[in-house]
Amino acid sequence: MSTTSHARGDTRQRLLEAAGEVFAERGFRSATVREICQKSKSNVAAVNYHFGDKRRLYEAVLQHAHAWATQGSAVFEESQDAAPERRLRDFIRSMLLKPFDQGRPSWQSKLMIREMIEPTRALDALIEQYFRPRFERLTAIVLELLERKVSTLDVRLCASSVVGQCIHFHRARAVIARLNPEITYTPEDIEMLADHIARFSLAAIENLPSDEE
Amino acid sequence: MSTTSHARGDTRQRLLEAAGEVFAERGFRSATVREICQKSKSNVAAVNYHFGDKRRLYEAVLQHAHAWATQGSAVFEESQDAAPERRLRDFIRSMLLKPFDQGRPSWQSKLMIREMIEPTRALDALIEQYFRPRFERLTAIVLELLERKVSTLDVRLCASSVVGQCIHFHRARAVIARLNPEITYTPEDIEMLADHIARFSLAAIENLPSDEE
Amino acid sequence: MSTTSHARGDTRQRLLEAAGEVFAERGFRSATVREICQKSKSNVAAVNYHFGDKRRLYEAVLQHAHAWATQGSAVFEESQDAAPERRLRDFIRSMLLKPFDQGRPSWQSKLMIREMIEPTRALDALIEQYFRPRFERLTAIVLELLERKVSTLDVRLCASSVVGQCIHFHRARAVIARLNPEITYTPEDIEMLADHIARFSLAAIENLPSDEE
Amino acid sequence: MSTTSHARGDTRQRLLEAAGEVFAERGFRSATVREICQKSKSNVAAVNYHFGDKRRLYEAVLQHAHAWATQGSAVFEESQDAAPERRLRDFIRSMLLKPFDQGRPSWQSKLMIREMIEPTRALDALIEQYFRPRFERLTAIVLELLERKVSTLDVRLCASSVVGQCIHFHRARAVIARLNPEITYTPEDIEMLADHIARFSLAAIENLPSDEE
DNA sequence: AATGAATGAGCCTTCATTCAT
DNA sequence: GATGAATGAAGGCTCATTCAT
Repeated sequence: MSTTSHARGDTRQRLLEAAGEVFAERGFRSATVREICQKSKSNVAAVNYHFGDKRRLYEAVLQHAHAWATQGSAVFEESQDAAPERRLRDFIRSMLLKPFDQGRPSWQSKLMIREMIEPTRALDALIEQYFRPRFERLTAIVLELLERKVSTLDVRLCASSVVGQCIHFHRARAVIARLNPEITYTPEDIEMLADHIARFSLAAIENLPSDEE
Repeated sequence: MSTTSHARGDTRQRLLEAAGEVFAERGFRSATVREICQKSKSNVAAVNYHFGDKRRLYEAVLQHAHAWATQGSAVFEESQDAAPERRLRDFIRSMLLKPFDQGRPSWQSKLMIREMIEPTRALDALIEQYFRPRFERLTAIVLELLERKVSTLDVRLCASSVVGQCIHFHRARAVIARLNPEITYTPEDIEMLADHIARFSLAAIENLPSDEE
Repeated sequence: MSTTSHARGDTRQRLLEAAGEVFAERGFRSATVREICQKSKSNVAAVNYHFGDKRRLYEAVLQHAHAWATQGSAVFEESQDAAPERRLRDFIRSMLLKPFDQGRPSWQSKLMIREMIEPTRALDALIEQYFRPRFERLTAIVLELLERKVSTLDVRLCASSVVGQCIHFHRARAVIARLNPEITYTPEDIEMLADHIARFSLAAIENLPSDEE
Repeated sequence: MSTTSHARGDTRQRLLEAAGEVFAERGFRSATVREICQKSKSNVAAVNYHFGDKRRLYEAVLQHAHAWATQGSAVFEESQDAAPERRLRDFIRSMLLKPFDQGRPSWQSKLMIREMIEPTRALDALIEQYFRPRFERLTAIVLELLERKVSTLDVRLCASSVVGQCIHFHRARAVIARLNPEITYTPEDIEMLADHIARFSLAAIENLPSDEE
């Protein structure tokens, strides 16, 4: 009877959790199933038994992440009645803060961001299930903010600009921190960055020149 | 005397060039010295002979890229007298178009973007030589555009927002193309995207609320 | 209560049957207990539970095959009164046709042939139970055909020559079909091959020079 | 400087030699590259370096065997003028004795026999290069022996019967030795077996009933 | 009587690196 | 200055087997 014994039958869960972290940290290719198994304190063959192979484990992790994410999205829906300015700010805060969180929910956002900037074959499935719904929600907010008539394409481009900033302040944090010594990515700093993105984006959207101009 | 003989002593150059492309395409870890040597038509041992090991080859490639970049950057300085709106637009166009180019200069931008979003130990050296000068130039443009008094930090955050958009429309192109079927990343599309980023960023910068507000 | 429920306690039987097919098709080493269990719709651990390990399952399969074979061998004994020429032809037909059959009895012949040309540790037990009786029956037929006095050894060598042909036309069918495009191993072709072996062997046995010559 | 140092550059040869033995003994699937490398005192990665992978090593071994075989076949051509009876006997002796030899040439015959009775994807290439020429030579001998008119198919079937016997007395030697205690596969025994096959086959061919009968 | 879960040894292959010329 | 050959560590995966119920 080992001191670190696990309840039998939860290996699959431990595997998903460990794989999520490792894949988020290293990416699909650089992650090794050995590290995942070590982290989840399970056998090398366990990933084959439960998921078939590394790729299918990765896909299961994405599904797992998505399932968890949709569950916890109740936070979002709360502010559905709020003003679009407020909802944009909330969207941005949520998108920026999540990947900086510690522990459980953190790797999921990181993984999704990674899948955006370094897509694997699993991207297609993710688009419809994960990215499109979130993107549509953001698009709707932007559309409300843009009082004047602009093309659908412009609305979407604005949404992408917002997303791009959020991702950048997270992924490029090493460079940003070096170029701006006053930013050390403390929780307060991150809040401040979210504020900036919101202010910047709001100013842009509300003052975007009309198509005719 | 082989038919595909190379000028004596240019193995090192061919290696740098090939490595640049491969590293830009796959990243440091996923790139293999075999592919690099194959592409440069040199021996597997050439990398270790000329550079010691894979990591030092990577560092040499970054230096090589930078050296080349500073040479050709005269183009930039030309528009130094133009209006800041124009110079911002030029900066964005340059930043967005470069990594989409084919051939020679293309991989350098890709490599730098990669180093931003997935830094290696080589990042530190790059910051001062590559990122800071460009960032300072952008910061100067933004500062000119911001007539009102804002903090230095805000100026830099705006600059980062601009950079973030440029990188996003390049790296996340797979997702963006899927979410926006009308965008297929033709050369015209890319020009259009540059226009959008410029319009969006200009609107944002020119209408950014003052700090006191 | 599963929809595909099996009669309780017949797992062992299903295992034997499935294992017979798989071992016959792939050989002992290349067969996997996973495929066997899958084919018999039983659990991976069933093999070890019922038989201890893979090798003992194999041995049980051989016993199983033999037990079944002795039951059905009444067909053979029927023609015991026929002329030796006819009995030789029947023996050859039986030996050649069986491994080409589909389904149940087929794998038993294949398995025995395999055990002849690629023996395992289980061969010893098989010799007395399976090979010797059949070989003796063939030897008796050959002895009748050889009117003149020849050594016992010669009789047995003739019997082996007959067996060798039968096995060859089955096992080397891939090569034989390629070297003889007119042979495609249709049922008619196989009958024709049996005819040839019978004619060839009869001509040989009836005209074999005496020992003294 | 190790005591068992090898001349640099002969690893490929040692690998081919060792692989030939191991493949002949165990078959493609059951052979392990580890055993091959151990036997050839080379590194596990040497197989990949010299041949790409296990399968291509196997194919190279077959080519190697064939190349060697055609070289040494001068022995055959010698008796080209002899009577067909003599040439048939020589053919049989050669075919039966070779796989029983010790050392160098032995595994080549074993490998070819194995490929006949347990074909791999490499068979196709082998048919034209190895099996067909030998089969045609045997066919020609049989044709000379058959004075009467018989169909081409019959000639080839006779040739196959000869081949089948040779292979059987080698591959099924374990069974044959057990059923015939007087046969212990000493060199003298093998000569005796060759004699039997020759006598049996000659008697068969010379007395084969005509087609019309 | 039976099974889903888990295991560790071993498989082939790929990798960056080093050797010896 | 350069290279073909060789190496050992590590990669993902499969296997027969055992565990715990």
